[in-house]
Parts: sequence; C-alpha cells; structure tokens
Amino acid sequence: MEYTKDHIILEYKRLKEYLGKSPSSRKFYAETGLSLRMLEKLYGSNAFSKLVNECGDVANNFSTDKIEIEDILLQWGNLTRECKKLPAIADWQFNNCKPQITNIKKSHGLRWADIPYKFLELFSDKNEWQDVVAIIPNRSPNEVTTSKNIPKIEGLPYEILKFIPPVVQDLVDQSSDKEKALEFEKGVNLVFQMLGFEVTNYGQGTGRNPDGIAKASQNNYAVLVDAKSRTENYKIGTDDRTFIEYINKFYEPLKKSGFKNIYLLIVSSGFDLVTASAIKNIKIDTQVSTTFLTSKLLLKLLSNKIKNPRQFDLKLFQELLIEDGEITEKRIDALIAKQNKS
DNA sequence: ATGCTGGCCAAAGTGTACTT
DNA sequence: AAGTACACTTTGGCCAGCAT
Repeated sequence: MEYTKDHIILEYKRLKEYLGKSPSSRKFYAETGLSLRMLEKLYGSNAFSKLVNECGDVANNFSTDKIEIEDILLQWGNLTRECKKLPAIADWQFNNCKPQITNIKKSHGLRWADIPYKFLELFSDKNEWQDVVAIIPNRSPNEVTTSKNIPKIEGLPYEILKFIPPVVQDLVDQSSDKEKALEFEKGVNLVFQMLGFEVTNYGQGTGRNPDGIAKASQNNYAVLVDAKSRTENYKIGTDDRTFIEYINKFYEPLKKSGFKNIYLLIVSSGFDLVTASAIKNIKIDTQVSTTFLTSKLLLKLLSNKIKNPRQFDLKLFQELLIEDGEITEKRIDALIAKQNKS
C-alpha cells in the first residue's frame, strides 16, 4: 500500500494528540503499523527525525560519535579549576559535562575515581594545566590495591595473592567444583610450567593418562601430576589401581630418556586422612612415592616463585615428593624459607 | 526485491547498594 | 546524610540475516 507524506504527518499528529506528547520512533512504528522502510521511501535517511521536524517538533538527537577521552579530560580539567578542588560527580552533572559518568565507564573503561590519574597521564607535562595538576593528590596505596580486584582465597593473605597471575587465580575455586575439572587440570599444568617444569599435557580425552607430566630435566626427575576437583575432600579409594596403570605406562619411557626418579602427585582442594594401604599398594607395585598437595598450597609456592624467581630451586622441590602422604603447609613454609635464604 | 527482527552502538536517565 | 559505583532501561540510527 502506498502512502503519502500528508497521510504520515496526519498519523503523527493524531498519535501525538492521543499520547499528549511527541511519540518516540519505536512507539510511532508500533502504534501506526507503519515501518521504517516505508518512511525512508519518502524521507530518505534519518526518516523519523525529518518527519518530526516537518511536523514542527524538535527531533531527538543522539550523538553517535563517541566523545574522545581528551575531550572528557579537558572538561574535567576546567571543572576542577573552577571548583578549586576535585569535583564530585554531582558537579559534573550540574555543569552539564558530557557524557554521563556511567557512559565514561562504559565507553572508556574509566571510573570516576580514576579520571584524575588519567588526566595526569596526558596533561601533567603541560604548563597551562599545572594549577589543576597541583590539586590532584597522590594515589594512596590502598586505592591502587582495591582497584585491581584480586579475588580472595581463604588462607592466603594479600601479600601472597598479589603475586598470583590472573590465569590461575581461580584454581582453588576450580579444585572444589567438579564441573570445572577441565579448567582445573589445565590450571595445574600451567602452574607447574610457571614453576619451571617442562610440562606435557595429557588429561581428558587422551585415554588412560595422568593429567600432566612435569619434568625437571636438569635434576633428572619427573612428576606424574593428577588434578582431582572435588567439593568434598579427595579420597583415594580404589583409584590406586588407575594410578598404578599410569605409572606402569610412563615409568620405562621416562627412565629411558634419563629421568632417574619418578613421583606421583595428586592435587585437589583437600584430602581425607590418606589411606596408607593405597599408597603402599602403589609403592609395592611401582616403587613410586605418592604425595598429595592442596591447590591452595600450590598457589602459595607459585606466588613465592614469581616473587623470587631466581631463588626457586627444583631440587629443593624434589624433597617434598620423597616422603609419601600429604604435603603440609608447614613443609611448604619451610621450603619457601629455605629457598629465600639461599 | 522487499519486509521484518534482533542486535549493536553511544548516549541519557533511574534506581539501588555500598562506603564514609 | 552525602558520595560513589554500577546495573538496568530507553532512545534513534543502523545493519546483518532471515523469511516471504
């Protein structure tokens, strides 16, 4: 059906009267059954705005161009100069500065509290802005730390947390959630890589294998690593058979390529009192020691490795693996102390 | 070819939860 | 109470993709 401009203008005015105010375009299309394409035939681009203007109203205008960060900072600088102190959000609003704070966050990823420091980044060397620069206080160390949003892990203080890389920050979480088994395996392998091991990934989809093999070629030992994500503490149960299978499969090839010692390490969120018989079975069948390590303590080790990369010694790490059973926090702390002393 | 839908963009504005 | 951060909704313009 063909419409004329007159017909459309009539529809617009009718709807406006009915609503008691100028309709939005969406409302207009919905109420009149007219379509944008139809309007475009008569008006071309920006059809609805042109229609609104023709009817004597002022068309809404949404600026489509993103406001550059420099523009925002210049407005902020002028505002600060005027206020003679750091402006509040309300000052920004009151002075009609643009865009709104929420949109600065959205389009530039900048929080209100961070704007002064972005300003410093770009304008601190400009003579004409020195009065504003003087108003901006130094960043308090507290603020810097809270803005980084480091997830909290129970039992690990901030001093340790801050050295843990974001890719493995969720490791403890993953270790206690069976749904995240795959991420956990990958994370554990990644941590061993960061500790300085040469890691081969196996894990899910590669048949009967441990999740990874961490090799310390320099020190002639290799660790078969198995990551178990469990909500409850991990129980070895009848898994000893599977572990023996793993070991038998990899023992000879590893020996042949020069690894004198081979260990089995199980990483999980926590452990039930480890059943001695299972460990004994593994030992009898394979001569390999089995140790258990929580994801939390693994991260603690990693944190220290990243903090003092040169002190970390894979030879000292080997000492943890010799004795069967769960590796306690005490022993980890002792290892860290020993490393940092040397 | 034409029409329709849903989604994206950059913005304004509103409401709410949190901190100081 | 004031200040702050952020999620959510609505707005016009625009476009890709699908159906007719």
